[in-house]
Amino acid sequence: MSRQHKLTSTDQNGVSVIQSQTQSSAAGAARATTGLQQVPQLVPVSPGGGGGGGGGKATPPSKMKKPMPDKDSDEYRQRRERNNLAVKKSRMRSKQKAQDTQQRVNELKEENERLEAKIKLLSKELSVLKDLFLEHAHNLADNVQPPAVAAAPGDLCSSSTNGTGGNSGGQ
Amino acid sequence: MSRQHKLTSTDQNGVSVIQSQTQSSAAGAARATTGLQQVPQLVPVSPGGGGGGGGGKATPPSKMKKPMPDKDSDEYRQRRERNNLAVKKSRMRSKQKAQDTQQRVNELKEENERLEAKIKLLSKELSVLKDLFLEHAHNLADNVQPPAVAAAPGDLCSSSTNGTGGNSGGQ
DNA sequence: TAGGATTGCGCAATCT
DNA sequence: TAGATTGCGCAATCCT
Repeated sequence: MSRQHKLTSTDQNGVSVIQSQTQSSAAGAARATTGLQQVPQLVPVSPGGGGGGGGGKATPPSKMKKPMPDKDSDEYRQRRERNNLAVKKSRMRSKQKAQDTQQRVNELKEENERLEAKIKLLSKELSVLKDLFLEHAHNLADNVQPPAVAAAPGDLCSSSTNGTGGNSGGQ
Repeated sequence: MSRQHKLTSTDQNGVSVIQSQTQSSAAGAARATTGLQQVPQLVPVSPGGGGGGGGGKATPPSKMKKPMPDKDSDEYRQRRERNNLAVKKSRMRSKQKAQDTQQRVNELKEENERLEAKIKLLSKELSVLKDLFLEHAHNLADNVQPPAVAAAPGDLCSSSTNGTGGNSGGQ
């Protein structure tokens, strides 16, 4: 995927020749369904180009003229028609794909927001729990360190009225 | 964005006429940079169509033939060239956009994974903390319950290790 | 009205 | 050999 029509610059490759194209209007009538006709005016010569620059085996130096398809040929028209169809199909797909990709972006963005929200929530929960732990630890410390006399046992409970239930983050 | 060339079906609109196109090869030489030439073979008649369908003021009923631009005209060529340029530009943009969109998808996917990982981590942490809490609660219970006698004040706390904190069911 | 931007379409060269 | 892609130019529209 990613070829670049050398055709783009015919003159660079070599000499260009005007191809006199006899346009028989009769054929045109047959193709009434189409609105336009394309007529090759110029034809690149010697596709092989400079010849033997690269390896020996590939790209026969010169020759091999494209017989310039007869526009009036029945086969030509059939071929064109099929290709036109294929092109249309391909383009539709391409467009569809692009659309799908765009939608994917939207979906992913949404999911991202959801996830971010969830993270926020979990973080908060975690924070609360940690605070609880700290508090608890302090309480314990208070109860144990100052063995001065006999701290009222009730203190132990002063802050333990809090905790998290059976929550389980699973989605 | 989303017009549909009625042109696609010329015959539906009305009669089609073959436009004899005098192709002067001289002009072709001037456009050597191009490889092909497009020649309108057919031309739709009366764009206004059956007329009268819509509002009254716009779209003059009939007439207004497109003068069929002179291919040889200098102005025509300039116009074409400008358009070709614009087309190329537009297509490049379009392609670029599609590419960007695709990349956006990749980025979002990555970010999603990151977020998901983070969620997993937080969930785990949370889980650990909760377990610790439970363990602690049990310890407290064990320390206070069995001594059936001396543990007078401890009872107060035996059940205070429980409660619903910041739990948030989530959706 | 003029002029750039889009879009559908067909052709031909390639790719597969 | 035939269908799928892709670059390109034309013309009709759209949109400023």
